[in-house]
Amino acid sequence: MAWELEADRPIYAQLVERIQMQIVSGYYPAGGKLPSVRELAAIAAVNPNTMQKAFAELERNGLIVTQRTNGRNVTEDTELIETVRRNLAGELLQTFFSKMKELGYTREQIRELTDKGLAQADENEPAG
Amino acid sequence: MAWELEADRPIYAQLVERIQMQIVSGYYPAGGKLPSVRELAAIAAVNPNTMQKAFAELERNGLIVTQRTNGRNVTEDTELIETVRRNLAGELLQTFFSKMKELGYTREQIRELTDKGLAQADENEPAG
DNA sequence: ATTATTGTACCATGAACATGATACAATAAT
DNA sequence: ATTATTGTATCATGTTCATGGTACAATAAT
Repeated sequence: MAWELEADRPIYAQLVERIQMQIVSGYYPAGGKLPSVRELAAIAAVNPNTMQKAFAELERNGLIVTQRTNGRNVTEDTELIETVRRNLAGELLQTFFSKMKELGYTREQIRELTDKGLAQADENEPAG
Repeated sequence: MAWELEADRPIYAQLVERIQMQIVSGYYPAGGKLPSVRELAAIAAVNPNTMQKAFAELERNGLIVTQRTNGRNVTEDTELIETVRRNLAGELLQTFFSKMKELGYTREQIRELTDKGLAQADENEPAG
Protein backbone atom coordinates (compact mmCIF):
# COMPACT_ATOMS: atom_id res chain seq x y z
CA MET A 1 0.00 0.00 0.00
CA ALA A 2 1.37 3.40 -1.01
CA TRP A 3 2.41 5.56 1.92
CA GLU A 4 0.50 8.74 2.63
CA LEU A 5 2.76 11.63 1.72
CA GLU A 6 2.08 15.32 2.08
CA ALA A 7 2.53 17.53 -0.94
CA ASP A 8 3.97 20.52 0.89
CA ARG A 9 7.38 19.16 1.74
CA PRO A 10 10.06 16.93 0.23
CA ILE A 11 9.10 13.28 -0.13
CA TYR A 12 12.55 12.03 0.79
CA ALA A 13 12.34 13.91 4.10
CA GLN A 14 9.00 12.29 4.85
CA LEU A 15 10.45 8.89 4.00
CA VAL A 16 13.30 9.50 6.43
CA GLU A 17 10.88 10.38 9.22
CA ARG A 18 8.60 7.48 8.50
CA ILE A 19 11.33 4.84 8.37
CA GLN A 20 12.90 6.34 11.46
CA MET A 21 9.53 6.05 13.15
CA GLN A 22 9.22 2.41 12.07
CA ILE A 23 12.63 1.64 13.51
CA VAL A 24 12.21 3.27 16.92
CA SER A 25 8.71 1.85 17.25
CA GLY A 26 10.03 -1.66 16.67
CA TYR A 27 8.32 -2.33 13.35
CA TYR A 28 11.81 -2.87 11.99
CA PRO A 29 13.59 -4.49 14.96
CA ALA A 30 17.21 -3.81 15.91
CA GLY A 31 19.56 -5.85 13.75
CA GLY A 32 16.72 -6.87 11.46
CA LYS A 33 16.88 -6.80 7.68
CA LEU A 34 15.33 -3.91 5.77
CA PRO A 35 13.64 -4.20 2.40
CA SER A 36 15.88 -3.34 -0.55
CA VAL A 37 15.82 0.10 -2.09
CA ARG A 38 13.75 -1.07 -5.05
CA GLU A 39 11.44 -3.12 -2.87
CA LEU A 40 10.62 -0.42 -0.36
CA ALA A 41 10.34 2.13 -3.15
CA ALA A 42 7.69 -0.06 -4.74
CA ILE A 43 5.85 -0.43 -1.43
CA ALA A 44 5.86 3.29 -0.77
CA ALA A 45 5.09 4.02 -4.42
CA VAL A 46 8.03 6.38 -4.90
CA ASN A 47 11.01 6.39 -7.22
CA PRO A 48 13.96 4.20 -6.17
CA ASN A 49 16.23 7.22 -6.43
CA THR A 50 14.11 9.02 -3.86
CA MET A 51 14.17 6.05 -1.50
CA GLN A 52 17.92 5.76 -1.97
CA LYS A 53 18.26 9.37 -0.88
CA ALA A 54 16.22 8.66 2.24
CA PHE A 55 18.31 5.61 3.12
CA ALA A 56 21.51 7.57 2.64
CA GLU A 57 20.33 10.09 5.19
CA LEU A 58 19.27 7.44 7.69
CA GLU A 59 22.73 5.95 7.42
CA ARG A 60 24.41 9.21 8.33
CA ASN A 61 22.72 9.25 11.72
CA GLY A 62 23.65 5.61 12.30
CA LEU A 63 20.20 4.05 12.48
CA ILE A 64 20.82 1.69 9.57
CA VAL A 65 23.86 -0.18 8.30
CA THR A 66 24.63 -1.03 4.68
CA GLN A 67 26.19 -4.20 3.31
CA ARG A 68 27.26 -3.35 -0.19
CA THR A 69 25.66 -6.31 -1.95
CA ASN A 70 23.47 -7.80 0.73
CA GLY A 71 21.00 -5.11 1.59
CA ARG A 72 20.61 -3.08 4.72
CA ASN A 73 19.98 -3.82 8.38
CA VAL A 74 18.75 -1.81 11.30
CA THR A 75 21.60 -1.02 13.69
CA GLU A 76 22.07 -3.42 16.60
CA ASP A 77 22.73 -0.46 18.88
CA THR A 78 19.50 -0.62 20.86
CA GLU A 79 20.73 2.18 23.06
CA LEU A 80 21.01 4.49 20.07
CA ILE A 81 17.51 3.56 18.99
CA GLU A 82 16.12 4.25 22.44
CA THR A 83 17.94 7.57 22.53
CA VAL A 84 16.47 8.59 19.20
CA ARG A 85 13.04 7.53 20.43
CA ARG A 86 13.31 9.65 23.54
CA ASN A 87 14.63 12.60 21.57
CA LEU A 88 11.75 12.42 19.13
CA ALA A 89 9.26 12.29 21.99
CA GLY A 90 10.96 15.25 23.66
CA GLU A 91 10.80 17.28 20.47
CA LEU A 92 7.14 16.43 20.01
CA LEU A 93 6.39 17.58 23.55
CA GLN A 94 8.33 20.82 23.25
CA THR A 95 6.84 21.68 19.87
CA PHE A 96 3.37 20.95 21.16
CA PHE A 97 3.76 23.15 24.22
CA SER A 98 5.41 26.05 22.44
CA LYS A 99 2.85 26.16 19.66
CA MET A 100 -0.04 25.94 22.08
CA LYS A 101 1.43 28.87 23.98
CA GLU A 102 1.85 30.76 20.73
CA LEU A 103 -1.86 30.19 20.20
CA GLY A 104 -2.46 31.85 23.52
CA TYR A 105 -3.26 28.80 25.65
CA THR A 106 -2.21 28.86 29.28
CA ARG A 107 -0.67 25.90 31.05
CA GLU A 108 -3.97 25.21 32.78
CA GLN A 109 -5.83 25.20 29.47
CA ILE A 110 -3.23 22.91 27.93
CA ARG A 111 -3.64 20.56 30.87
CA GLU A 112 -7.41 20.57 30.46
CA LEU A 113 -7.22 19.83 26.77
CA THR A 114 -4.69 17.03 27.11
CA ASP A 115 -6.67 15.47 29.96
CA LYS A 116 -9.80 15.63 27.88
CA GLY A 117 -8.00 14.15 24.90
CA LEU A 118 -6.59 11.31 26.95
CA ALA A 119 -10.00 10.66 28.47
CA GLN A 120 -11.49 10.39 24.99
CA ALA A 121 -8.84 7.83 24.13
CA ASP A 122 -9.98 5.95 27.24
CA GLU A 123 -13.51 5.80 25.91
CA ASN A 124 -12.36 4.31 22.63
CA GLU A 125 -10.01 1.72 24.12
CA PRO A 126 -10.91 1.51 27.80
CA ALA A 127 -8.71 -1.53 28.44
CA GLY A 128 -5.63 0.41 27.38
CA MET B 1 14.40 41.00 12.36
CA ALA B 2 14.37 38.24 9.76
CA TRP B 3 11.99 35.41 10.56
CA GLU B 4 13.36 31.98 11.32
CA LEU B 5 12.52 29.78 8.37
CA GLU B 6 13.24 26.10 7.95
CA ALA B 7 15.02 24.99 4.82
CA ASP B 8 13.12 21.75 4.31
CA ARG B 9 9.80 23.14 3.21
CA PRO B 10 8.41 25.99 1.12
CA ILE B 11 8.98 29.44 2.58
CA TYR B 12 5.61 30.74 1.46
CA ALA B 13 3.90 27.94 3.40
CA GLN B 14 5.83 28.88 6.50
CA LEU B 15 4.86 32.51 6.01
CA VAL B 16 1.21 31.49 5.81
CA GLU B 17 1.42 29.56 9.05
CA ARG B 18 3.32 32.28 10.83
CA ILE B 19 0.98 35.11 9.82
CA GLN B 20 -2.00 32.89 10.60
CA MET B 21 -0.49 32.31 14.03
CA GLN B 22 0.02 36.05 14.54
CA ILE B 23 -3.59 36.72 13.66
CA VAL B 24 -5.21 34.10 15.89
CA SER B 25 -2.89 34.96 18.75
CA GLY B 26 -3.95 38.59 18.53
CA TYR B 27 -0.61 40.05 17.45
CA TYR B 28 -2.52 41.34 14.43
CA PRO B 29 -5.95 42.17 15.93
CA ALA B 30 -9.26 41.63 14.14
CA GLY B 31 -9.95 44.47 11.70
CA GLY B 32 -6.43 45.83 12.14
CA LYS B 33 -4.18 46.90 9.31
CA LEU B 34 -1.47 44.60 8.05
CA PRO B 35 1.92 45.72 6.77
CA SER B 36 2.14 46.03 3.00
CA VAL B 37 3.55 43.25 0.89
CA ARG B 38 6.86 45.02 0.44
CA GLU B 39 7.03 46.08 4.06
CA LEU B 40 6.40 42.67 5.57
CA ALA B 41 8.65 41.07 2.98
CA ALA B 42 11.43 43.35 4.15
CA ILE B 43 10.74 42.50 7.80
CA ALA B 44 10.75 38.78 7.16
CA ALA B 45 13.69 39.12 4.78
CA VAL B 46 12.01 37.33 1.91
CA ASN B 47 11.17 38.34 -1.64
CA PRO B 48 7.99 40.41 -2.08
CA ASN B 49 6.75 37.85 -4.60
CA THR B 50 6.98 35.15 -1.95
CA MET B 51 5.12 37.27 0.59
CA GLN B 52 2.49 38.07 -2.01
CA LYS B 53 1.96 34.36 -2.53
CA ALA B 54 1.50 33.86 1.20
CA PHE B 55 -1.02 36.70 1.43
CA ALA B 56 -2.97 35.34 -1.51
CA GLU B 57 -3.36 32.05 0.31
CA LEU B 58 -4.42 33.69 3.56
CA GLU B 59 -7.06 35.53 1.63
CA ARG B 60 -8.58 32.37 0.26
CA ASN B 61 -9.39 31.13 3.75
CA GLY B 62 -10.89 34.49 4.70
CA LEU B 63 -8.52 35.56 7.44
CA ILE B 64 -7.45 38.72 5.66
CA VAL B 65 -9.20 41.19 3.40
CA THR B 66 -7.63 43.17 0.57
CA GLN B 67 -8.33 46.76 -0.46
CA ARG B 68 -6.89 47.12 -3.90
CA THR B 69 -4.90 50.29 -3.27
CA ASN B 70 -5.02 50.65 0.48
CA GLY B 71 -3.35 47.58 1.82
CA ARG B 72 -4.79 44.68 3.72
CA ASN B 73 -6.67 44.20 6.96
CA VAL B 74 -7.33 41.30 9.24
CA THR B 75 -10.93 40.14 8.94
CA GLU B 76 -13.39 41.57 11.44
CA ASP B 77 -15.00 38.17 11.81
CA THR B 78 -13.76 37.35 15.30
CA GLU B 79 -15.77 34.16 15.26
CA LEU B 80 -13.84 32.91 12.25
CA ILE B 81 -10.57 33.77 13.95
CA GLU B 82 -11.59 31.92 17.10
CA THR B 83 -12.67 28.93 15.04
CA VAL B 84 -9.33 28.82 13.27
CA ARG B 85 -7.58 29.10 16.62
CA ARG B 86 -9.50 26.17 18.06
CA ASN B 87 -8.94 24.10 14.94
CA LEU B 88 -5.22 24.71 15.04
CA ALA B 89 -5.11 23.71 18.70
CA GLY B 90 -7.13 20.59 17.96
CA GLU B 91 -4.79 19.59 15.17
CA LEU B 92 -1.77 20.15 17.39
CA LEU B 93 -3.29 17.94 20.07
CA GLN B 94 -4.25 15.15 17.67
CA THR B 95 -0.90 15.18 15.92
CA PHE B 96 0.90 15.11 19.26
CA PHE B 97 -1.08 12.15 20.56
CA SER B 98 -0.94 10.10 17.38
CA LYS B 99 2.80 10.56 16.94
CA MET B 100 3.49 9.73 20.57
CA LYS B 101 1.46 6.55 20.14
CA GLU B 102 3.39 5.76 16.97
CA LEU B 103 6.52 6.06 19.09
CA GLY B 104 5.08 3.43 21.37
CA TYR B 105 4.05 5.60 24.30
CA THR B 106 0.96 4.58 26.24
CA ARG B 107 -1.66 7.03 27.45
CA GLU B 108 -0.27 6.81 30.95
CA GLN B 109 3.23 7.60 29.76
CA ILE B 110 1.96 10.51 27.69
CA ARG B 111 0.15 11.81 30.77
CA GLU B 112 3.33 11.50 32.83
CA LEU B 113 5.43 13.34 30.26
CA THR B 114 2.96 16.17 29.77
CA ASP B 115 2.53 16.57 33.53
CA LYS B 116 6.28 16.71 33.94
CA GLY B 117 6.59 19.19 31.09
CA LEU B 118 3.89 21.43 32.54
CA ALA B 119 5.50 21.22 35.97
CA GLN B 120 8.79 22.36 34.50
CA ALA B 121 7.00 25.33 32.97
CA ASP B 122 5.70 26.06 36.47
CA GLU B 123 9.26 26.21 37.77
CA ASN B 124 10.26 28.72 35.13
CA GLU B 125 7.27 30.99 35.48
CA PRO B 126 5.60 29.99 38.75
CA ALA B 127 3.22 32.93 38.77
CA GLY B 128 1.72 31.84 35.46
C1' DA C 1 29.55 -21.06 -14.13
C1' DT C 2 25.38 -18.56 -14.47
C1' DT C 3 21.76 -15.71 -12.84
C1' DA C 4 19.56 -12.63 -9.85
C1' DT C 5 19.83 -9.22 -6.44
C1' DT C 6 22.10 -5.54 -4.14
C1' DG C 7 23.75 -0.73 -3.59
C1' DT C 8 25.22 2.89 -6.28
C1' DA C 9 26.10 6.29 -9.89
C1' DC C 10 24.82 8.75 -13.65
C1' DC C 11 21.85 11.62 -16.99
C1' DA C 12 17.75 13.93 -18.82
C1' DT C 13 13.32 15.92 -17.96
C1' DG C 14 9.80 18.46 -15.77
C1' DA C 15 7.73 20.69 -11.84
C1' DA C 16 7.79 23.67 -7.85
C1' DC C 17 10.01 27.19 -5.42
C1' DA C 18 12.55 31.56 -4.48
C1' DT C 19 14.72 35.50 -6.01
C1' DG C 20 15.50 39.75 -8.61
C1' DA C 21 13.84 42.95 -11.74
C1' DT C 22 10.42 45.61 -14.05
C1' DA C 23 6.06 47.46 -14.90
C1' DC C 24 1.12 49.05 -14.49
C1' DA C 25 -3.43 50.79 -12.63
C1' DA C 26 -5.77 52.61 -8.76
C1' DT C 27 -5.80 55.65 -5.18
C1' DA C 28 -4.17 57.67 -0.81
C1' DA C 29 -1.28 61.43 0.57
C1' DT C 30 0.78 65.75 -0.43
C1' DA D 1 -2.00 68.32 -10.01
C1' DT D 2 1.70 65.64 -8.42
C1' DT D 3 3.83 62.08 -5.83
C1' DA D 4 4.05 58.00 -3.22
C1' DT D 5 2.09 53.78 -1.95
C1' DT D 6 -0.67 49.84 -2.82
C1' DG D 7 -1.75 45.30 -4.90
C1' DT D 8 -0.76 42.84 -8.88
C1' DA D 9 1.28 40.80 -13.09
C1' DT D 10 5.07 39.22 -15.74
C1' DC D 11 9.65 37.57 -17.07
C1' DA D 12 14.17 35.41 -16.53
C1' DT D 13 17.24 32.71 -13.68
C1' DG D 14 18.90 29.31 -10.55
C1' DT D 15 18.02 25.70 -7.15
C1' DT D 16 15.87 21.75 -5.28
C1' DC D 17 13.05 17.91 -5.79
C1' DA D 18 11.00 13.79 -8.02
C1' DT D 19 10.74 10.77 -11.71
C1' DG D 20 12.24 7.58 -15.38
C1' DG D 21 15.83 5.41 -17.52
C1' DT D 22 20.29 3.13 -17.92
C1' DA D 23 24.30 1.10 -16.28
C1' DC D 24 27.99 -1.10 -13.38
C1' DA D 25 30.51 -3.83 -9.73
C1' DA D 26 30.02 -7.01 -6.05
C1' DT D 27 28.12 -10.97 -4.36
C1' DA D 28 24.33 -14.01 -2.87
C1' DA D 29 21.62 -17.61 -4.85
C1' DT D 30 21.16 -21.17 -8.18
